[in-house]
Amino acid sequence: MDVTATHSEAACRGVSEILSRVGDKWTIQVVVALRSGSRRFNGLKREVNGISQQMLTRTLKTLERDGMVERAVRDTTPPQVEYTLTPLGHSLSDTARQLAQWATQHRDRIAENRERYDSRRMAEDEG
Amino acid sequence: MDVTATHSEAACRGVSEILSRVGDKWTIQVVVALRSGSRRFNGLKREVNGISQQMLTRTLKTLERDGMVERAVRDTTPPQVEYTLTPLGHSLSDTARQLAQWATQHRDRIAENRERYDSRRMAEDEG
DNA sequence: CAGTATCCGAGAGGATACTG
DNA sequence: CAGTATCCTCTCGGATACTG
Repeated sequence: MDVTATHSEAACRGVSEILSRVGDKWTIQVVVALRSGSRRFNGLKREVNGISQQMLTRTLKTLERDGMVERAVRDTTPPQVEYTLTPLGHSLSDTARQLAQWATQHRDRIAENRERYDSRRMAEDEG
Repeated sequence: MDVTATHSEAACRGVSEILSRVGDKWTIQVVVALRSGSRRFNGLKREVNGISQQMLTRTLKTLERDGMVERAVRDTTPPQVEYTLTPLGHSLSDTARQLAQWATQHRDRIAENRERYDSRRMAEDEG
């Protein structure tokens, strides 16, 4: 297999697609909340801080469609719906952890860079 | 340090922030284009297929602000501006490669899942 | 060449009200 | 409880015209 595959345009767009899929505001947080086991709808809503009903519904539906999450309905009253991470979902969460490490490692550095950049811009605008 | 740090709410939001920062349509493609060396504005524009002037400008400015890219102006006529990946930018591109691998490995699987889900939904809508 | 300025449409995401 | 439906706003991103 060609080692340059990950440099090709197609591969690159593939990553971009995955990233924009996974890089929305809630997907990763929901996946992470599901790592330790199944959750029900309102349980997730409580655990993922700040998410609206609407966005939780959308996020779960997309995750289900992609095969990252399994939805199991227990037909009781009131109805109980359990969401569980599939193996594919777990593998995503592992990869996300890699990114989490990068993020936490460089977060401060990036924040510094931004401050420096912004204050420099401020100075230029005034000068 | 607590090993569960990557599970904490704060860490999780950190990842989300990085992901949404990096998960836009162009950032990764620009970074990848810069991996092999410095480029000039229109060179990048040619290399990153489909990007508009506006978005290239915005993307580069944000990358510069975050300290991922360095901007060097050669004051000639016409002016030449060279963009170069910083060490931080390189480390990002390495992490992106991890994700690229995950993406290429599971892309087909995800596509299958989507088709299955959609056809099932179609069937339900008709039934 | 390397941008800036402006306008526009599409979609993300929030708030709220309603339903089986 | 677990959603759906609706409305509204704001940002992303494309197109185009203009500038030093």
